[in-house]
Amino acid sequence: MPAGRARGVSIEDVARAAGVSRQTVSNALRAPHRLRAETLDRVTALIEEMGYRPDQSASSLRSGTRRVLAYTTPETDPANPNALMSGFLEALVSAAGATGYRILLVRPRPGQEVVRALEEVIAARTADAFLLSDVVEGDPRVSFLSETGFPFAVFGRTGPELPQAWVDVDSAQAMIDVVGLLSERGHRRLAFLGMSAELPWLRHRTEGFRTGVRRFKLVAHEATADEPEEAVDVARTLLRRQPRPSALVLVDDWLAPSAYAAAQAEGLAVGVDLAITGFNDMPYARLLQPPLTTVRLPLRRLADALVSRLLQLIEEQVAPEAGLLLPAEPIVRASLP
Amino acid sequence: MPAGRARGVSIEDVARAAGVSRQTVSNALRAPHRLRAETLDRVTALIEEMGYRPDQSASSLRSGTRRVLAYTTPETDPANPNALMSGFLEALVSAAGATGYRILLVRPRPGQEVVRALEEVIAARTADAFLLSDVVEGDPRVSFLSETGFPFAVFGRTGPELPQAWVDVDSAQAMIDVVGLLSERGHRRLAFLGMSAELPWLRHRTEGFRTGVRRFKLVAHEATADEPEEAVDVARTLLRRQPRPSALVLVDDWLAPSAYAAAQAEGLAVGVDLAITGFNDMPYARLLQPPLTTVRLPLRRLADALVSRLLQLIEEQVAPEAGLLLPAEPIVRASLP
DNA sequence: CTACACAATATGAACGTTCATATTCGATCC
DNA sequence: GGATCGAATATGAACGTTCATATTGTGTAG
Repeated sequence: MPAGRARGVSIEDVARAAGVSRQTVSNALRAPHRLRAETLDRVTALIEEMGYRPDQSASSLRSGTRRVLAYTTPETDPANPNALMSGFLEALVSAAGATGYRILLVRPRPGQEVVRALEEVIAARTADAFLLSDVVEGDPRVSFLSETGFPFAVFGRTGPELPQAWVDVDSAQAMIDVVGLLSERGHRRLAFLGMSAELPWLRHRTEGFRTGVRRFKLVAHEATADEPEEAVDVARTLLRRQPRPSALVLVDDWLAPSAYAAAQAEGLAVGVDLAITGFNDMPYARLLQPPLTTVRLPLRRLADALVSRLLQLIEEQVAPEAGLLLPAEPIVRASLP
Repeated sequence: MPAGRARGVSIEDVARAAGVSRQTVSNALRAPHRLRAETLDRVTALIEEMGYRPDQSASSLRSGTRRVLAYTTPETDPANPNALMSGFLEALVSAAGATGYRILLVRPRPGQEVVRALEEVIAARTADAFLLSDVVEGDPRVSFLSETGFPFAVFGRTGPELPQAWVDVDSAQAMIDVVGLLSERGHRRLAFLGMSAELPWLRHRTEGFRTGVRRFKLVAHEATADEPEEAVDVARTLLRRQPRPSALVLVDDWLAPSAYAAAQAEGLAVGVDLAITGFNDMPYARLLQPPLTTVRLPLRRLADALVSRLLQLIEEQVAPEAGLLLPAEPIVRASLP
């Protein structure tokens, strides 16, 4: 094989073959409108035929844009019900891919500060923007990136007035909808099983529940549990109240297996004597028997919105409107009589 | 701000500040042994102080190596019990990160052939190697990459003699271990609930079960189910056999909620009257009540092994020994009396 | 027919690094 | 003290693209 070919097809190769300059080949891909139709056809055909793709490193080096979005996966504790939502990641890869961007997973090395990991990505010019999820109050990533002025967007929100681009699910409204559904079907006395952690998404859901109860003039009792076994006991206590609640609303699907066990222990048939609802539509929600009524997050729309905000920041260098709240859809399954 | 600084700290900046050449700065990072201790200290301190990181694009362009591994996420069907294992991805990011490599998620655009997506990554020189998971018999990705000669490794295996670098779990042995555990605890009559799909990992587990039954001289009946509701019925049928089996072995955790429901319907207390075991240690396994005995895949070791094989292929250009089978550990929880 | 404007294409330089090689420096040997 | 050698450091080129700008081509107006 001739030595010069070892690295692959370069723009020079295509240009020579087409009898045009490098720039014309480049334009055929990046700014086709600049070429005469005839030239465009000829060059495009050759690009296709020779399998030419601009070398990403060379392109990035010269143009200063990477076409890569860095997603900082939150530290995943297997006990965390929110553990790295693979569904969201899926949606993210698709959404980014549709616009020619790729997703790079970033995570601090053991013992490394999160912020250091971000710093590295910025200094090495590895990505054009960051996407953060699972932000908490006073998240160091948010403050670091804000100070740096590096483009980023957040899935979720902390305080009510996060100045940055964020996209989140309107969990409060979704919870109100769930309560509305229960009310419609005649449920008057509800039980709510929450979790005690101080996390924004838990808070929004809990507040939504309370608003729903007030709005529909229902009666509710609440409790929290943080471990599955504890959840069984707490749920049993809730269900033993007199008069007995006819529906058990869970702050998250994660509590569902415990809730089902509690119902069984109390001699209640889920979906017959007792309604149970969850939140998240985790993969196991539809596996439970009876399948769990829950709230499905609009993952695809969330990802689309986040990506489009990031592209605005990167390409137009315009700050997009601060936040976007997307509605989440209750999925009614047999656990709701 | 001076115009030249807009892009960040370059190697030139550090070299000037340290009073050495670019090459010396480069060596301080890539080949520290070449520097006199004194020089190394001085340069390293300045690198740290100035926050210099080699521009990844420039480095890649010149050196020809990207320090990126492309992971092709399998098409995820939410109904697929094996749906994108986030735990594996986690482990992969950590393992790669420890060696300075990053993970890029690759997925075909809607309507695009998988192979086209791989081709793009290769032509654009975006990654140094591929990591495939969920390979099936005659997987087009495997044949394409084999022909191309591009480095890749596989999580899982298809035929017994896949020539490429692969790493997999010894599911058969793990299943034998599970049957052994049951035998030890006095279970003599087993039921096995499988799935009918022709997938390598299902086959290995099923065969392991059969081997275990033979080896420990037990009696077993098998059935398959592919939907959660169907699984309840099939499991009930298995449990109604006389004499009644004392343990129900599931080919995957995915079937567990159905199995628990079946036991309940038959009036059997899981973990008391009936043992149930799963496979995969999905996040919900420990949520079920009682928590499910299952098999945990050594995700971290799998990821390490895969990454180290890929690095061998990339950096030493040596074909690693073909395959590696790692043991998986049964996790005994309360579902196993 | 020439001048002009605008579209289409071409050219040289630059992005920031690492490779290949050259140069300098210090020590060792005779 | 000069030659020799290896270690330490420096230099120029090259990686493949796109930017900024220059050049050529084409049609239109005067």
